[in-house]
Amino acid sequence: MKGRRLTPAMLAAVAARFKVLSEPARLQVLDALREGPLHVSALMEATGLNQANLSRHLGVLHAEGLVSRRREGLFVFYTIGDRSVFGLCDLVCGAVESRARRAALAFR
Amino acid sequence: MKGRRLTPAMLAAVAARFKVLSEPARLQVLDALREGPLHVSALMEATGLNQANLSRHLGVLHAEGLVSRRREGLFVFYTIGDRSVFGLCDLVCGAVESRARRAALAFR
DNA sequence: ACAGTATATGATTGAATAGTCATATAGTCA
DNA sequence: TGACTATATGACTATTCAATCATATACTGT
Repeated sequence: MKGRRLTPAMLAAVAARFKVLSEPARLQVLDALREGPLHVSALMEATGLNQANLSRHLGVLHAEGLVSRRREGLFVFYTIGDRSVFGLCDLVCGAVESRARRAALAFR
Repeated sequence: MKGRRLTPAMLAAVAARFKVLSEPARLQVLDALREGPLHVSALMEATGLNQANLSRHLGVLHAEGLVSRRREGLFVFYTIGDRSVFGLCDLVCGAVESRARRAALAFR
C-alpha cells in the first residue's frame, strides 16, 4: 500500500527543479539577478564564472523556466523567471542556519 | 564588484541541501514519513525501494539532518528531522504545477 | 553460543554532469 | 562585404553518484 500522495511524474518534476538549484554557481547567478536583469557579461563579472561555463548554467536555468532571456543588440539579458525560488532559498537558508547554530551549541 | 549577499559557504550549504532533495527516491521517503515515523522495512513497502538502496538514501537524508533515527529492538525508525522540507516541497509543487498549466495553455 | 531477522556498508559499475577549449552563431558597425 | 563583440554549443575529461551485490553488523530469542 504505497502512500501515493505524490505521483511519480510530480516527484520527478520536483526533484528536477531541486537538481537545478543544487549547484552553487547557479544559485550565485540567481542571486545576482535578484535586483534585476543582467546581460551575460555582467553576470560573468558578478559571479566570476567564465563565459562558456556561465552560458551552460544559464541554459540549465532557462530550460527549467527559472530565468527568461531577452536579446538586446549584441547582449542577451537574463531575468528571474520564477520569483518563488527566493522563497525556497530563504527557507533553506533559515534551516541551514538554525542547523549550524544547533551544531555549534552541541560543542559547548 | 561581486554582489556578495551570500557567502560561498552559505551557497555551498544551500546547494548541498537542494542536492539531497534532488532525488525522487528521497522525496518519496520524506513523503512517506509525513504522517509519522516508520522503520526501514515499512519504508521499503511504502516506496518500493530495495533494502540496500533505501538504506543508502536514508544515510544521505540523515547526514543532512533531514531525518533522525531511533533504534527499537531489531528495527530502526526514521522520523522527519526538519519539517521545513514540506514547505519547500509545497512551494516547488506549486511552481511546477503552475508552470505545467502555462505550458498546457501555450498549446491551445 | 547459535540461528534468524533487520539494517548498514564495502566494492563495483554505469550514467549524468560540471568545467574547459575551440569553434560556431548572432548581431553591430564601418 | 569584412572586422569585431557577445553568446552559444560540440567535443572531451574528470568527477560525482545512484543502483546493485555480497557481506558485515546489530539485535532477538532459544
